[in-house]
Amino acid sequence: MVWLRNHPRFDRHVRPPVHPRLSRLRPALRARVAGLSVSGGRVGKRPVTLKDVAARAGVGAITVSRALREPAAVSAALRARIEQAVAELGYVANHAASSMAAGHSRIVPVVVPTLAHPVYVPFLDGVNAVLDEQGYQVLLGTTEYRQDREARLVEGLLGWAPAGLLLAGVDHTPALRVRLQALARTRPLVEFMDLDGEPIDLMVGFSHRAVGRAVADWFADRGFRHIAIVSTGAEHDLRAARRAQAFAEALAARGLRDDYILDGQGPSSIAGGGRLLAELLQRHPQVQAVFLANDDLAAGALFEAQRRGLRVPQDLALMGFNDAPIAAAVVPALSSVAVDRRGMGHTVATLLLERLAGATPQARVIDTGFSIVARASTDAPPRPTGDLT
Amino acid sequence: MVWLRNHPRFDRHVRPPVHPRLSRLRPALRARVAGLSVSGGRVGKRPVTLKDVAARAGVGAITVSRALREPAAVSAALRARIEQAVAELGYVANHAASSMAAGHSRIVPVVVPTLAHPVYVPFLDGVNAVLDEQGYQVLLGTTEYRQDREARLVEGLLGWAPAGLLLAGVDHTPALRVRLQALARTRPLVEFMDLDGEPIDLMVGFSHRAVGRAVADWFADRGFRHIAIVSTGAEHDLRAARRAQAFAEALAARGLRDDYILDGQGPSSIAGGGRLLAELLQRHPQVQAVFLANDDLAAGALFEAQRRGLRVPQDLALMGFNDAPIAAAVVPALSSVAVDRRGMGHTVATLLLERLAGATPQARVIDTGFSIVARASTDAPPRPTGDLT
DNA sequence: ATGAAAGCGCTAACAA
DNA sequence: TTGTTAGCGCTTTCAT
Repeated sequence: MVWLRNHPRFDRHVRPPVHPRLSRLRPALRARVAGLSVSGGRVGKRPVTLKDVAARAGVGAITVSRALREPAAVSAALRARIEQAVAELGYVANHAASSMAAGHSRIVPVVVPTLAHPVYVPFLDGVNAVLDEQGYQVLLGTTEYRQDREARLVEGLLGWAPAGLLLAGVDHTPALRVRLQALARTRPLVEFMDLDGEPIDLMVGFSHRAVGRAVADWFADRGFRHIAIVSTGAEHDLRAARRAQAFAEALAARGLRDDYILDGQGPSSIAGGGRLLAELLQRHPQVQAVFLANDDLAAGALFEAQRRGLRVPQDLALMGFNDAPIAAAVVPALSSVAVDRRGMGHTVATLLLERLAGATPQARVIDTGFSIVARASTDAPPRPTGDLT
Repeated sequence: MVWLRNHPRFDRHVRPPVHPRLSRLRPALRARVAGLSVSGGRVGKRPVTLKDVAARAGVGAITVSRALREPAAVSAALRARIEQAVAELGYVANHAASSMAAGHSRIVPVVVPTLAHPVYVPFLDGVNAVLDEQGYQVLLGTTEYRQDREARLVEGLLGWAPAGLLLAGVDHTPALRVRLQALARTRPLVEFMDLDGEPIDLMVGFSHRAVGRAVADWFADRGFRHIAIVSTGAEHDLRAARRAQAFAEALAARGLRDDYILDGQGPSSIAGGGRLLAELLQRHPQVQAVFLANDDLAAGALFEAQRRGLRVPQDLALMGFNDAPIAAAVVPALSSVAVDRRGMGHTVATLLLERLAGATPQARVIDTGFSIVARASTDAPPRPTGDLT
């Protein structure tokens, strides 16, 4: 067959011919007879089903089902026999079958904008830790900050008849919002990371507007008058945009200039922070303090300031956001806004589980708050600017 | 009913009484009749099924199924009518039903040790980007570096009849290994991040032993003789342990001291890097160069060195691992070993898809390699140590 | 190219 | 406490 070496068939998986006697069987069945296990079951044997366990234990299938799902509902004697049969046969439940029969699954999709931005990872980790513990599976989805992608993604995710749904943020397409409202009548839905919107069902997070306001006030209270806010990709990251807007409003309310706002393109990187600070200082050399949208940007700004011979905090105060490890690590250490993302994940997952257990939660909206961690990078009075405004 | 306020029932979700006429229906059916959609379908109407679409389009259910899965197999005319019906009815496929009927799902579990360690996140992101594109769903699992957890986790995951399986590393319990070998006969399985083991099916990554060797040789070639390696949690992180082992072997092969090995407890943090360097220098002040298990540790070591008045690289050379952004950002910039994690994720997912498409991959093992990125933190000859060995 | 029939493995309802 | 019955929505096979 050497002459066939370049034949396309050689690039494809060659399936062994099916025995004619078996050909009219469905694939899963056929695999059973042929001794191949597609999922679960003892190796080299046909997949073990609930029925097999039931037969082995000498009980009805439904009793096995119950013993596995609500052990308390089955007598201890039977339970023991069933557990033994499960172990002996290496039974693994078929989740698809149980989802179909029950009308819902133990899948919980978690939809976040991106994994590239490190804030969602601890959150995801926190959610996963709690849900995994309770036998739920996290299905991952990323929107890349696109509402249309979110809508499509969620649409597909609903096909799993999920136990609940966890969505980052409050900004959804109108069509999705309607869909979610209907969903929330039968399944818990938690919007997280953001409190600046009308909850569809449950909501856990903090107000990005409150953060913007708090940081603006914090600097203003300390006598700063030229206070800037810097971010990247705020046209997509609506939470960053809300921080910036509330920031500007708070400054305006105090009669301070509110137009030191810079939003750049590209990812939020240390290098980007340097570039943005350079751009900001070129336009507005009088700026005394900068609130950056995350700690990478802030660290980059710090390094750029040092390259320019600007002293931080004496010549320029910097504050980051997220309180990532890098904030405490650089010299001078960066002030930052701390949010417990992993804890938020825990809270979200716990709330979901409570709801699934049938409890009516205390509150539909949980504010997990934030705090301003003041470090060396803001530990000096504002530099005199010469103007008298 | 005020007197019932503290009754347990008030803490539970009160389900509306089921209409007796409906009570003998199954829950999913009942929801349909009651006008509630559990998954998919138009809001406020009963869930739309394939049958509904078929009826609307005036074709058989199977034709709709085909039109959705292999459009080419259906005539253009019918396809158009079907697509219109799908859109009009807002049909969302029930994945559980299709998984059950087909015997396998479009779920791909990705099992990683942890999300707390940032290296797995870009990988996961890369996998997700490719699989999402093709309509596959990533199911997330974390082992916390525990083989027993991995075995249990995978066991449960198999209940989804996944399209394939992606596992970090080559270190599995013997029982799981047997199970996976059986699985691999029907589903593609990719072990990733590590090449130091016998592949069960497919394998993508790089050799951590090769990394350890390469870094040891790199320092030795440049005249360093007291070369240390520092990590945390190597008893769990077997990849870090392999790097250390090969590192020591390479030094020994050159007649250099191979016992400057320090492994600490706790998470790999910047602060931890400082503590570990302090400990290392206390024990072995003669050390000239240190290879740290990641860039956070390396940055922490750098800051600790600076606190002690040690010049990097003149007094102490430092090299990190992963080439994270922080490595390039600190001053002096840290040398590091670069690995394209996101690209690895792409490669893994692509390989999986090829296999699912029936192709026989070129190779069962793909080495994605690594490179040593030399920066300022190693840019000086070794400090004289006075000894003559 | 399209359809009819069968059944994937499990669980809800009801009965015993 | 346990079993019987029916059926979840889809895809496979085989026939047309």
